[in-house]
Amino acid sequence: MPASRPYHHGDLRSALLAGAERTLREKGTGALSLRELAREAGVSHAAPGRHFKDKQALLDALALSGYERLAQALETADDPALPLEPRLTALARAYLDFAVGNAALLDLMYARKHDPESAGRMAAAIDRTIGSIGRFIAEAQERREIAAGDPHQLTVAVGAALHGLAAFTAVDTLAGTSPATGVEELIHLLLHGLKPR
Amino acid sequence: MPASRPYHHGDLRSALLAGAERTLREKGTGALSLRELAREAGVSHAAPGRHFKDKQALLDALALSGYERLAQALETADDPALPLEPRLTALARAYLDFAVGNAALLDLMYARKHDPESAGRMAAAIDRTIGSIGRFIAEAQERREIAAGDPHQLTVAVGAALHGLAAFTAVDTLAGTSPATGVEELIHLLLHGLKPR
DNA sequence: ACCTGAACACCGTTCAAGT
DNA sequence: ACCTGAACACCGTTCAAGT
Repeated sequence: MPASRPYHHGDLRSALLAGAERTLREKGTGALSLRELAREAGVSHAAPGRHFKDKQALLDALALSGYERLAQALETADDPALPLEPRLTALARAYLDFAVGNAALLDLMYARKHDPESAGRMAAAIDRTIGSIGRFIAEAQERREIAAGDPHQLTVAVGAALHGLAAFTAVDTLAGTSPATGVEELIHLLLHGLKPR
Repeated sequence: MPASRPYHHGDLRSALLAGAERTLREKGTGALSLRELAREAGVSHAAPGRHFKDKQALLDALALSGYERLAQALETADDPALPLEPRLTALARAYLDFAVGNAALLDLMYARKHDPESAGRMAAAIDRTIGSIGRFIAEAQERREIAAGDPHQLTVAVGAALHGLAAFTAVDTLAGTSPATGVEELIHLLLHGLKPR
């Protein structure tokens, strides 16, 4: 058991990402500094530069891992065997849970200042995230359970609605107030629409 | 015509806010620095401190004016004489226009780190912004043009959908890609729902 | 009442040098 | 290959002092 830190950290890259996410969750984006992260990792302030070309590169890596986990959560939550409404509700709930549990990270994921070179991977991660909603729409259309129409347009519209609710809920959560509206109301609106039947 | 700047700026507060908004629009939130704003205003770097207790106070003032202008835009766009679908479409378009034209400012408005002391005014501004959608829902329900249901829940749900689309569109706009989906698709979804009629 | 200038404690980034 | 230490050019904030 070596008492003093070795010259080489071992896995500084992971340590920085983990520390960054903890800071993000506990103190918000504003409190995130490379020098502070280096301090926490017991390493010089210049060391992060070997693993991330700049601060934005670290933020991009964080956002990327966020998308991967969100996509994973949606895929886990999606059960094609479920009837229409419960299936969409489950997807929405998974999205909301992620938004509430990772509010600052979600902000980062939607921040539009990623490096051009990470744009490709980011786009792929977003596509995978949207994939679950896309499959839901496609399969429901096959079964004639929802109206016909460009499935991609429908996917984006449903995704937008979920995202908006997630944004509102995250604001309420961080402000300490109770969520302005629930999943059920939005899902009902999306399925049945405003017009009376 | 005095050639040199007078000791007193005259209206430094307004000048700082105007400069901040220009920077926000042209270079993004990351490029916003009090010292730079002071330089542009031809004033010492400590001068802004007399008008804003800290950087966040300036951002809060910016967000507040954003809400006021957005609320104004929605009120102008809302025409109670219009039939249901065109009326909601007009509201949505006004929101989208603002989101596209003020992407960075909208981010700021939704950033959840306002000073506690500006929270009250901020909440009032948000209420006013949501007001247009609320009136639309209330009046449409009175006319029996949309289904019954808690009007506030419906308002928030519709607001969330519009906000989500605005967020998506703003990302597309800043990324230079064409908007993923249009207003018409979302409005149609909100009015008629996914389920076949 | 409003602004300046110096000071303090931070940043991110770079780069020669060390191990 | 990975990290350090010093250096550079920035920040936000505070506070005595000036006008």
